[in-house]
Amino acid sequence: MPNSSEGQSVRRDAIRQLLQKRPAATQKSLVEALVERGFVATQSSVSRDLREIGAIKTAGGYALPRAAAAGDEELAQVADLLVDLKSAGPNLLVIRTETGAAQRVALALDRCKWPEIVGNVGGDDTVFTATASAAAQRNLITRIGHATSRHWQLLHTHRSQM
Amino acid sequence: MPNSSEGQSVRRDAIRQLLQKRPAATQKSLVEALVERGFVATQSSVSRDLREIGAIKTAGGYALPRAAAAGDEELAQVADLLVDLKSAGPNLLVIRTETGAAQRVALALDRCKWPEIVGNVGGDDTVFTATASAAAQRNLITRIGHATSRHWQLLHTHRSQM
DNA sequence: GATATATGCGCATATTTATGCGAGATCATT
DNA sequence: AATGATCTCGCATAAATATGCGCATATATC
Repeated sequence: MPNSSEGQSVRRDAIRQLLQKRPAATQKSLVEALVERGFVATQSSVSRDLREIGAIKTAGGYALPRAAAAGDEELAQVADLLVDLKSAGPNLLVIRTETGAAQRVALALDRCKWPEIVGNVGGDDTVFTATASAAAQRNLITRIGHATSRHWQLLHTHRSQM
Repeated sequence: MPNSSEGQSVRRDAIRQLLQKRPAATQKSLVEALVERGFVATQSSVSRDLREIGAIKTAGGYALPRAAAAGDEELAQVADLLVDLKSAGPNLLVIRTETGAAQRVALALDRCKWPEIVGNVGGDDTVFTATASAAAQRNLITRIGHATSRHWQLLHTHRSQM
C-alpha cells in the first residue's frame, strides 16, 4: 500500500533515531535495523530517505548533520506557544501561535536549520514556513510533532495545487 | 615513482582547496579537476585521500567538515610563535615554540580538530603532537606549513620504527 | 650496498549507492 | 465513480565507491 500513507515520515523518524544512536556503516545495515524494528523497506527507499533527511556520509558511516539533532530542543522550548498548524499547498505551512509569539517561533524554526524548511516569516500570531515539496512538508509536520511531543492533526485547507 | 614522495600530501592539499571552493559531485570529477591542475591520480587514490582528509559526502557532494576549514585560522594566529618542528618517529611530532608559548600553540592545535592529530601536550617551549601514522604525520606537517605560510624543513631525527 | 619492512598507488573488481521505470495508492475534481 | 494528477516504492540496473593484490619505491638496519 504505497503512497503518502504516513509510513514514510515515521520510517524517516526511525532512521533519524537510529543515526542518533550510532552512525550506520551502510544502507543495507540500516535496512536490517529497520526490519528489526518492524519496518519494511528496501535499500532504495533508505537511499532516498537519507537524501531527504539530509544525512551525511563520513568515514565512520552515515550520520545526521550536527544541526539536525540540536534543532529539536529549540522547538521544544516554544512548544507551548503553538496553537494550530495548517498546510496551504505543498509549499506553505501556516502555523498559528499565541498572540505575539510568532516571531519567537519563527526564530526557533530558523535555528533548527532543518533541510525541510526553506524559510520562515513570523507575523504577530502567525508563522509562514516555506517548504520545498509536499514530501518535505509532511516530513516537517512529523518532526514538529515529534519535537513538541504533540500530535498535530492537519486539516488541509483546499489543496490549491500549483 | 610511488611512495612517500611528498606528492601525496601536496595532492591532498589540492583536494582540500578544491573542496573549499565548491563541493565535488563525484570522485571522478575530482580526478579531472586534479588532472587539470597537473596532478596524476586515479579514482582509487582520491577515494583513499578523501577518507584520510576526513571529507564527508553530503547530498550536495563531497565537502570538508566545518572544523577542517576553520582550523587553519586558529593556527595562523600562532604562526609567529613556532620556531622549529621535528619528527620523532611516525607517531610523535615535536614542535618548538617561543618560550612560554607552547600552551597556546597546543591549544590552537587542539582546536583545529584535524583528523591527523591524535592529541597534544604543551610544555613551556615544546609541544608534543601525537599522530596515528607516518602518513598522517607527513600530512600534518604539510598542513601546518600551509596554515602558517611557512616552509618547514623536517630534519628527521632517527626514525625509530615500531 | 644488501636485505627486510613499510608505504603509495594503479588495476581490476567487489561492494555500495543512486535512479529510471512501472505498479499500486491517495485525493481533488468533475 | 470515473478521471487525472501526484505520490511512494520495489525491482532491476546503472553509476559510484571501496578494496585486495602486487609492483615499485622509499626507509631502516645491518
